Amino acid sequence: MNREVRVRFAPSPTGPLHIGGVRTALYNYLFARRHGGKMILRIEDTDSQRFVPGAEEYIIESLKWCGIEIDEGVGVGGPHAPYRQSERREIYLKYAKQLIDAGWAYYAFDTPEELDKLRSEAEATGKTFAYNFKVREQLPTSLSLSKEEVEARIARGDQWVVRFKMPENEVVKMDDLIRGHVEVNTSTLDDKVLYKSADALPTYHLANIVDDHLMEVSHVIRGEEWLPSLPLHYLLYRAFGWTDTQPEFAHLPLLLKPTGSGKLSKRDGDKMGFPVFPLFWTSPTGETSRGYREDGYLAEAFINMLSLLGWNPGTEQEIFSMEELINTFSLDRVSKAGARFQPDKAKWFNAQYMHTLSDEQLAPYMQPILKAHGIEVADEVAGKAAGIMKERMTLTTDMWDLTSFFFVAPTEYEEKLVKKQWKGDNPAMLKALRGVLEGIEDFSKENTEVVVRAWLEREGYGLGQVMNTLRLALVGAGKGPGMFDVTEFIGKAECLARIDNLINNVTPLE
RNA sequence: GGUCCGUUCGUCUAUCGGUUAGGACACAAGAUUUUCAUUCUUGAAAGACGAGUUCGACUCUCGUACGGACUACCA
Repeated sequence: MNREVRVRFAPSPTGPLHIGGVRTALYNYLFARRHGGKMILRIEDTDSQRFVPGAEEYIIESLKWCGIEIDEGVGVGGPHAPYRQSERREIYLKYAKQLIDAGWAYYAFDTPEELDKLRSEAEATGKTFAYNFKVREQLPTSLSLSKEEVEARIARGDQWVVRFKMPENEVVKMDDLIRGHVEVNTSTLDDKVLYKSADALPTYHLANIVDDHLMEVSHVIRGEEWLPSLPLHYLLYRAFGWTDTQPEFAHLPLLLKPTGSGKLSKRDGDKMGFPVFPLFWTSPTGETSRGYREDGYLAEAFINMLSLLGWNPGTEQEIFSMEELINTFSLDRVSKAGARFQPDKAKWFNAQYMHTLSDEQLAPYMQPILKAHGIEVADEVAGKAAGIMKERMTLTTDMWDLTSFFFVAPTEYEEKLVKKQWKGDNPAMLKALRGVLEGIEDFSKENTEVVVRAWLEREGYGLGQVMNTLRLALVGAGKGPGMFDVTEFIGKAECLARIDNLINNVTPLE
């Protein structure tokens, strides 16, 4: 079958998009681009109870930050609009009825309370209640009730649902692009609710199949948690008579907790100090969650890290741009086992990306940080400062600590360094060095270095002795780049002022 | 409990019957160094277990164990 590749990312707006969801979106996107297909964004808001305001906007902004482009869907439009399921509600009832007419589904009038009661009764006797072929004809359904009774109940406004009439003892044979061949006997399955009258909305299963069909989706790439409902979905395609255009399925391995067992959750992030969401999120109730963007990660590094969680190219390449990912991604290299999320590796990826940024690319990350500290400089200056220190950066949030001395003179001096350097003949040496620096015309780091090195050799000072004392004066701490980077950056006047400050305000030891 | 999926260094993974089982993160040691880093070198570190198929199994089959997902009028 050689049809146009059309995939969809179909999140439910019940909260911020989890990184597992981002990865699912990413793999869909890579697959679509790899095959010259379309990426659809569909919002599955068929659960009116769990709807969270702002979640949809969050999802769209997250995908945008990640560089995952949507060709068709919510926020973009397209030939199958609307793409928000709550705006397609009238479509689904028609299809539910079609299934009933064909004998593939039926009305059920049990209330949720009655079902809860049946479940707890079964549990009390050590059994599990399943709504299936064994009980559906004993319960109040259109299978047990007369046609008149069913019509009367509906007319009177009784609440009802439409359930799928799961066949008895039939083996459903399925193929998954990642898992291979899977078979399930329908007798182990239950009669899933497809549509509920209470809110006039379908459940996931119906909406999903109907929309995937209508939107001509060719490949369904989703999380492993959906694998157990794949038989139902296969059967729905058959019931509708859509098997010839049924999409291919690929169930992705889950993202697991860094330690312990189970799938990754927001709590893990809070506990271990890493974000599980791409962007910072404030819930309607005011609860907040940190995000990769705000924590100082670059989108490219974040995506690169996520791409390798459950997929690998089969080569030893680890750093991939989005374009390279698109060119190398394939579903048959997606692994089957769940991938444990590793915060340390996320940091390593980010550091790798930080190291490759040019001064121009660094400036936009640097500027807001400088402004927050009341510093206004040109982009070139901000970028240069960051560029000098980028090898030491892991996250963009490291920038201030790493570069503050370029912009602010030390107000206090690190005790350890004072003890080590501000003693003996060092104060006298620094005074002499001040004189040398004052006499330098060309204050470029190259020239300053030549002059200072010649001087210290002539005078018999050690390089470490001179540099570390100068570092104490200019930086105030045992950090920073080579000293001539600092002298050039802050300029002669500032250099001399900082030296004077140390000499005049800090009493040498001994 | 039931159904389904899975199982190679601590972690992410390569290997598609024959390899000294490779790489990366983290870790350790060393080198470089003007502080802190970076970088480089080296090291330690794995096929859950048991049967079978085969000349030969990490790779195929079965069983066991363990892990996970699902089991809602949620997705």
